[in-house]
Parts: sequence; C-alpha cells; structure tokens
Amino acid sequence: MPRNFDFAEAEPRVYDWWQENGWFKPESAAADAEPYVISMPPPNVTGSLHIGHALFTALEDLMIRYERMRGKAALWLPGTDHAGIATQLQVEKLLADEGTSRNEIGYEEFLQRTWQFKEEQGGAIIRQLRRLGASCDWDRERFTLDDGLSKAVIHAFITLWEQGLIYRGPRLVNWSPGLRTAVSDLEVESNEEEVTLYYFRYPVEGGDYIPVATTRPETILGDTAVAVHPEDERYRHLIGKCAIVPILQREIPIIADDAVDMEFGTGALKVTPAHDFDDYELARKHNLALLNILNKDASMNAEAGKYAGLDRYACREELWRDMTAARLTIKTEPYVTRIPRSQRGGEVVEPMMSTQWFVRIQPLADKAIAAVRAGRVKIVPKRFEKIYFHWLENIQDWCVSRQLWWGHRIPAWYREKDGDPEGEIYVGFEAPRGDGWVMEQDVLDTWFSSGLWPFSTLGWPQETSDLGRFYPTQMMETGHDILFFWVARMVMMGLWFTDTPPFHTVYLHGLVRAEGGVKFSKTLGNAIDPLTVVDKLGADPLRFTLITSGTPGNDCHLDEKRLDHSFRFINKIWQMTSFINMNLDGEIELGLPPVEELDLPSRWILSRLNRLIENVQYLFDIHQYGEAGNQILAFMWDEFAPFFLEISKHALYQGDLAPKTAARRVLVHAQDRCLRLLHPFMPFATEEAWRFIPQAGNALIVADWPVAERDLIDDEIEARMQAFLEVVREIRNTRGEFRVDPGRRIQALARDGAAARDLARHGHILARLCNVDSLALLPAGADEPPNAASIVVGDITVFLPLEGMLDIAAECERLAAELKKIAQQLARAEKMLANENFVARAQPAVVQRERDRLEDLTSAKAQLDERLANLCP
RNA sequence: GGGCGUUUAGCUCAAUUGGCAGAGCAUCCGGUUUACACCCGGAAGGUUAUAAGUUCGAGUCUUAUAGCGCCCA
Repeated sequence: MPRNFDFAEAEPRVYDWWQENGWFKPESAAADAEPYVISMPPPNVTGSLHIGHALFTALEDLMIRYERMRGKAALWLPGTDHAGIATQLQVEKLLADEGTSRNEIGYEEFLQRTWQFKEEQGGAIIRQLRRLGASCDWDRERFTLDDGLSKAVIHAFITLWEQGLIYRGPRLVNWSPGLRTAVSDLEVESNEEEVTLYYFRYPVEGGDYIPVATTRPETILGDTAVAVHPEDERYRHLIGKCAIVPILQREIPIIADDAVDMEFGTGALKVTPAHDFDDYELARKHNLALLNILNKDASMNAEAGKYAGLDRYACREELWRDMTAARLTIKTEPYVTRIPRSQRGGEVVEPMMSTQWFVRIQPLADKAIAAVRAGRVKIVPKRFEKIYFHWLENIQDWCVSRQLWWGHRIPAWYREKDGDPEGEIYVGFEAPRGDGWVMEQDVLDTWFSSGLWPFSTLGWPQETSDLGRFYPTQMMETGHDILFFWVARMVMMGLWFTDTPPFHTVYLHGLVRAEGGVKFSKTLGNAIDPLTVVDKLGADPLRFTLITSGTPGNDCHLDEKRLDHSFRFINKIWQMTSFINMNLDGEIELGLPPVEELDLPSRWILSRLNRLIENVQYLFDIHQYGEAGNQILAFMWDEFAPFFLEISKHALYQGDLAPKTAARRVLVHAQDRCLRLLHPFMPFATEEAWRFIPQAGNALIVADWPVAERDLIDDEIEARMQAFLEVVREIRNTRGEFRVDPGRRIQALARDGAAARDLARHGHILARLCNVDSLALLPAGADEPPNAASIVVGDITVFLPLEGMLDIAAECERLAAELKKIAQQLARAEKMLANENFVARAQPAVVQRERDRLEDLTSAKAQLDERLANLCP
C-alpha cells in the first residue's frame, strides 16, 4: 500500500474504472430496483466551473452515491443549458473583439458562430464536473437545444397555445436597452442607489402650475396626465383642468386618484403610462393615452420632439437645462431609491410598451400551489414553502419571448392581412401551407426549456421507457436563488404536462460566500477556484469541506483553512487503513466474532460505531449531510484512531493468535463501515483505501450502505470504557503537569474496588495510552504510597508514585482545583435532584443519569477530601 | 412597506425531538511513542446580541428590541 494517497494518480484512474464498469448507470442495479433520480441543474454550456457548481455536484453526487449503495437504481441525469442571454452575450463580445457585430454578420452566420462557440466551449464544464467525481450517467447527457429537447419545447409551446394559455400582444414589459430584448420580472434586480430627485413646475392652463417631483425627468416627454389625490386641498381646484407638458407644449389632463401618495414629493404625480408600471395601471383605469418616447436602445424617439435621437440620460440633462431656462425647475435633491437593472447586462432597465408572447400562468400556478400544499412536493428547508406560495399567489403572466437569436425559436408564422403584416398568426411545428408566411424571429426565455428539464430529458413528449421508469424524479437539488426562475416553473410545467409533480423533494442549498459573508467575485480577487483546489488537494477535500461547511438553505461562508483540514482527514483515513493493512498478515475471515468473545475495547468501539451509523442514518433522513460528515470525522479521529487503534496494538503485537485475530476482525469491520459511510462524501480516497482492506465486494461505489446493528450498542460498556479513558486523560494531564518525560514508563497503584480491578485487568490500555507500566492494586486499608500524585475518576482512585518529581505544594493545588470542580458539579446535581418537580417531570432516563452522576461525584469528592487531608495539612 | 433568515470562542461554523455549549483555524505549552510531523499529547478561550416570558430545565419554544443579510412590492 502506498505511503500516501496519490490523488492525482488515483482520481482519473478510479473514475474511469467506475465508468467502464457501468456503475454510474441505473442499469447496474437489480432489475427490479426502485429508481432514484436526480436531474442535474444544467450549467451553462459555455460556462466554467465555479464554487457553486462544486457545491451542487458534491451534494447531488453524495445523494446519488448514498442511494446507489442502498441498492436503488440511481440515475443522475446530466446536461447543459444553452443559456440564451448569457451565451449570446459571450459571442457578441467575441464579435466585438473582431470588430464586427451580430447585425453585421446576420442571423444565419451568428447562429453558426454560436454553435461553433458552444462546440468549442461546450464540454469543458462537463469535464470539470467529472474531475469532481460526479457519478452521472453520461450516456444520457442532454442539452437544452438538442433535437429531442427542442421538440419537447415546441410541443409544450403549441400545447399551451392550443389550450389558450399563450397570447401575444402589446404590454408594458421590462426592456433591456443594451440587450435590445424584453426580460422577465425575475431577470430584473432592483437595488437602492443614490439618485437625484428633480422638483419642477408643471404648467397648468391659465398660468397656474403644479409642483411635481420625479427621478426620471426625461419621461416628462411621455406624460399623458398629472394625477393628484382627490382630497388634496392644495390641488383640488386644478382637477379637470389641463396641464401643459414642458417644452413640448402638449396638453394633458389633470386627474384625481386616491392611489396618489400625498406625502411623497410634492403630492402630485406625473403619469407616464408607457414607461412606468404604476402609471400604466393608472392609465388603464382612467383611459389615458400611452405614449412611447423611447427607441429600442433607449434613445429618444420622434415623440420627444427636439430631443429625438438623444440618449435617455443626455436627454435628461438637456431637458432639465431647457426647463431651468424656462424657469420651470424648482430644485434637485439627493434621493435613494431602487433602480431596476438587468441581471445580465447590468444596465438600467426601462419599462417599455412592446408586443410580446405571454403565458397565462395562473392555471399552472394554481396546480403548483396545490401540489406543495398537499405535500406531493416537499421543500427542504420547509420555510421556503412560504416564499414559494407568496410568489405563486401573486404571479404575473410570464413574458416568454426574447428578442435574441440564440434559443428556441417561437414556432409561429405571420401573414399579412388587411395591411397588417401580422394580421394572421399560425402556431405549429412547421410553416403552414400557402405563400407569404413569415416565421417569428423571437426566441423563448431560456427558463421555458429549463422548466421542462426533468421530463424532457427523459424523452417526453414521447412515452419512452426511460420516462416510464425514471419519472417522476425523486430529488431536485439546487440553489435557493433559483426557486422562482426554475423550481416553481418545473413544478408548474411538470404538473401541467405530465399530471405529476416532477420530483418529490426539493433540497435547496445556499450561496457559497467568502469569509465574512462577502460574495466571491473575480474583481475582489477572493474567488476560490474549485479546479485550483482539485489540482492542489484533490476532489475529495473540496467535496467534504463544501458539504460539512453549511446547513440546508443557508449560505455558507467557506473558510479555506477547512480545505486543508479535510485534506489531512483524508491522509488520516489513509494512514488508518495502512496500519490495518500492514497488520493483517494474510487472509482473515470477514465479519465479527461473537460479541461474547470480544474484549471491552472492542465492544466499546463497536457500540460507538453502531451508534454513529444510527446517527448518520438519522441525519441523512433529515438531509443534514454536513453534520453527518462531521460526526463520522469525529468518530474516526477522536475515538477510533487514538484509542481503539492504539489499544489494538497490544493484541496485534503479542503472540496469542485468538486476540490478534479478534482485533484484526474488529479493525477491518470498523474501517470498512467508516469507508462506506464516507464514500458519498469523498468517493476517490475511500474507494482506493477500501481496496487495501479485506472485503467481499467489487467496489465500494456499489457496496451496501451500513445499517446499524442495534444489538451492539451497549450503554454500560460505553460507560465503563469512558471511565477508563477518563483515567487515561487524567494520567496524561498529571504527567504533563509534573513534567514527567513522555518516554518514561511509570508505575500506578489503584485503591482496590470493583472498577479498579476491572481497570487492572485492562492494564494494557494504560500501558498503550499513557505509558503506565502496570497497575497494581492497593489492598483496602493499606497506606497510600508516599510522594504520589493521585487522580480520582468516579470511584476509581489511582496513585502515581512520582518520587523526585512530585511537588507537594503543586499537587495540593491541583487537588484543590479538582475538588472545587467536583464540588461545583456535585452541587448542581444535588440541586437538581432536590427539585421535586425535576424528579417528577423530567424524563426518567435524564433523572437516572443525574443520580448516577451524583453517585460518582460523591465518591470522587470523598476520595479527594481524604487525599487532601493526608497530603496537605 | 411586507416577509424570511441570521446574531454562539479572536476568525469560520456545528449542536439530532428542550436535558452538562462543541469542531476547524489561530494562540500557548510539551513531544519524531515503528499507521500518520499531512502527526501525537495537553492548555487557554463563552452570561449563546439584548430584555421579558413558557418550562423542573432554554443556544433550542414565545414575544419585543437592536445589528447584519436576503427576498418581494
């Protein structure tokens, strides 16, 4: 066995071996195995791996490997997303670097370039996922723009159209001027920014004026009304009169509406229905005209009069200058408000009238709400259900058309009729018969195809065998940031098209952040690149760290130091395996000897092990994988390795075959179970280590998941061993305190008693763990040894004769401190047990535990008292 | 404005149904004891944000306040 785990050599080799054996495929399970399916959240096909991908990979691979070990037909279906806007932007940037643009090269050429870009980039991210150990069924990999998925998307669109759930029409939408496309509400992010609030006079016919405040003066040019509150004494007399749009001199009505906030600004509101969502509603109510003043690039159009052609912000300045000259301005002041920006481009989004395709979403949303209410879909953690409900209950129709070129083209054709070039609309798979039909240029929102992902990837709408066997899926693991974008839409589409929720459980993870909660970003230079970590430490430490650093639904602050710790944990596992391996000496019988043939340490470690398995199972059941990982680590590093492994050397290094064999079998068994438990967390190192201990299976990846053997859990054994280990710790402390050379073997005496005799029988424990040569019993009534330090644990008193090293004053101080501690604990236990309510109402086990403690503490205190009296006059 | 989360050791985070608050890193002390210096043994570090309440018992449940973060308008 190699001295260290060579992850760089082992990872690719082991990964290929797994794949060549077909273990990533659900067909490797028994034919009648229950399926367990996760659809991978498809990363952008041209993206590169970041820490968020690493987190989902670690979690989903953990879930898949766990269920595979439990004998399920585990299918983790991978794929990539064409990511409309993101990818198109990347290609446009390439073109810009070449000094050209998409409009210059044209539609066909642009698509060809984008496909070429996808082929060049595509697969990079998939290769990166494989480096992390993702056990996906790569034969089933899909891409949202592949033929099958495209057909599914078109089918879904046509079906919704035929059901009357898709309509096309002019609406106020969020318009991204940089991208020249509509975007959905979700793709707009509003954050508070410092802007200017402009106060000005709105002239009224007859020479009067109304003061109005706005943050966007250029929209004055698109005003079609001024609104005031009907009960506002300041302006009541003006209601019904006409206001005059500054510079343009256009007449618009002054209307009254109680939606106007009298407190804000001047209490009067300019109404720009074509460029503001609230104003749009107001305009519908009052039947006001809609006046679009912007071009698609957010420059001013002809309606802006002399400002036509100016950029919106240039227009803002120039108009304000002109209004100042016209003595219409009052003042400006700094103001903080939320500015809507495009999630992708980052530029300020303008509400704009535009003809778009919409999904009438309410009927779909109703089903999605009902499914979660009925528990047919479970969201972990549960609090996200509230957020989910709130969004779906207030949902707006979904604008699904995008004025992009990269995506699923909307399957609609137009033909001129009565002078309207779009007078006739046809929706279908292919162009309708007849002349003059022109296909729709717009493509669908990327999330439209993503919404179909759990079933489109399995062959839907065809009734494929995969669809029958693997749908609905079991687990949807993804980030809580795309609960609306993706999860809710999958639930809606899944229920609508397949009559089944697309998955049973939604597990939401948080964002990975840097120390102090700051976002990872390239500009801050604080990004942890998963591939750099994998190069340096291997995939396993990254995976283990990511999983054990957070809890479901909460952001995790990744501390790079923990990566090193995980790396060292893997080394620890390797060394433990190595130790067991080199002490085997040939074949051994698998399984455990009968429990009655086992010694105390063996029974102790098996009890602890099975308790661990039980806890881990519970934690997996409630999706607390991080805590499970930490508990396995704690067991191995704090109990198994430092105590059992050390103690077992006694049996392994001496001559008797029976105890040697027993020790070997216990060691192999416990290490085997630990490696199994850890496999979903760190697949490479565990698989590789497992080869070096005797086992019956082919590979750890398909070995059985451990089940706790409750018979082996033994409270009494654990308590006995715990007391012994406490003696060990005390002896170590005492040695340290009196500066006893660590290499020096010392003698120990114990005052006779049942526990002491028990301890004496296990003298090798003290020998191995604290370098005590032997433990002799001091007959009852015998004098205490002179110049001895003493330690008291429960009813065990151990004397360490330390002639020449013992400082009586220091020992007295130590004992007094110990006594103080014991006395405090004793007082606490006494107080609790004196409380009738506690005794009557607490769980009996808790009361009993406290009684036992009281007994131990009382005994310890008595011995300490006596010791102090003898030694320290 | 509405909602959600969070506040625990210097830093990053745990704590399973309420039952003696724990890790890692950092700090200090001591060790090459033949699985491991990628290690071992020890120490120190806490009024669990604040204030009330429920309970025999609260980090955990309730209410209020404050800071931080997120979502929705």
